[in-house]
Amino acid sequence: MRSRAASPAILGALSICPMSGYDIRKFVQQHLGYFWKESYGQIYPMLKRMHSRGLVQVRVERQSGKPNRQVYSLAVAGSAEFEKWLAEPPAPPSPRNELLLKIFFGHRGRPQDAIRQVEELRSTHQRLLQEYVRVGKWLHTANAKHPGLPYWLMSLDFGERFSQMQVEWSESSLRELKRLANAASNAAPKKPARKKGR
Amino acid sequence: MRSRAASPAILGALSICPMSGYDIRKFVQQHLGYFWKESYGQIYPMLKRMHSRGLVQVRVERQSGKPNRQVYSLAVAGSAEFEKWLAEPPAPPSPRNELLLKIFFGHRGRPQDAIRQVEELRSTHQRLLQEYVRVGKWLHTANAKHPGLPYWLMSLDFGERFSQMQVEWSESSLRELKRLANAASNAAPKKPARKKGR
DNA sequence: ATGAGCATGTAACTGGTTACATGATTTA
DNA sequence: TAAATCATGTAACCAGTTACATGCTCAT
Repeated sequence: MRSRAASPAILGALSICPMSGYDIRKFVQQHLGYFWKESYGQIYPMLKRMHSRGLVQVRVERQSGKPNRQVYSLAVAGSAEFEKWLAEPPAPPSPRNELLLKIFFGHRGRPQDAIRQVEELRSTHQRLLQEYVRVGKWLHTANAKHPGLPYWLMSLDFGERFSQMQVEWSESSLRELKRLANAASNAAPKKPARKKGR
Repeated sequence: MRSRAASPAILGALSICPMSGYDIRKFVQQHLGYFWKESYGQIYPMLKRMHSRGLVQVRVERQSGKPNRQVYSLAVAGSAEFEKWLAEPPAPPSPRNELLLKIFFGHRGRPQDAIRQVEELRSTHQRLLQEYVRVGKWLHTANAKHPGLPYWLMSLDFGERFSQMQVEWSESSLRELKRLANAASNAAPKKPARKKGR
């Protein structure tokens, strides 16, 4: 029981302005990308279902050389559904983090593999941090005084803190992993360790 | 292409000691719960598939009054598969955070609803923080000198930082949301705002 | 010429949840 | 006497990804 729910991200995109399925995909990637995603395989069938339930309207824009654009817009019922969804408590994110699983069982593998994986995480989030700063500035200047701005900034702030946290965790863990790798190679050296021991 | 993969969490659990499907469920909940989960609907069929592929062995423990325990243990092939998996780069976590989606579109809803949702997030992670501290202490004392300990602590540390970050974000966002709620009620008051305006 | 961007959609599949069925034993 | 714990499993869903099919235009 409990299903056939409309996609809130699609409803949300259409609450900004009318769009085609193609546009919705781009919107989700560009603006919600760091905490949400939708694939065409979901979007197109979902739009049809939502249309048949009266949540959205379609208008066809004729084009030559390409398929016609099916431009969807929110109907009154869709708007109501979206506001109802906004008020409900969110479902908790489902926990599935492969990196942490690998780290947890790390002593069954080689430290260098774990190190590579954590370094990869670090650089991913270093890149993201730069992007967040860029987007934040852009939002402030280009969309100053849009009523949505404070909310966009709050969600962006979450991403920023999350990436910051992951960079810090990576650095702390890399120190520990290198220590472990070193201890292991001293305990069972192929070529005898020099540096310090005897 | 690329499928029929064995469940790494199950392989990992069995790498600790032989277990039944029931035990695996408990192990995952108790020790991997904040970054992983498996339901019976996955575990039991998966164990059969892994058995037929020669990754695990079964031993039946007769019991009266209950179903017999099917105790699984890692076979050599399963151990190899697990180590191979450990060395591969992890799949990035799939981004789907309903709370952030609601926050992003927050200006379409009522600030009080967002406030309630963020307060809920804060208290969830305040509770988790306490638990992490407890578990960390326990690990240090009960499992000192187990070779897995540093790895368990690293993954725990991630959870701790993540919860800490979410508490901080919640507090910062709650301040902002309350400010917005206030501004909105001053702009369109049902009973005239007193306090400051005129 | 090659690839990216525009634009639609479907089919096959994999992945995962939930509810159901069974039933004894222990604990509150 | 009610609920939790032990212990297995299946069937019916629901959710989501990927590959495929089509074909034009524009920039490199």
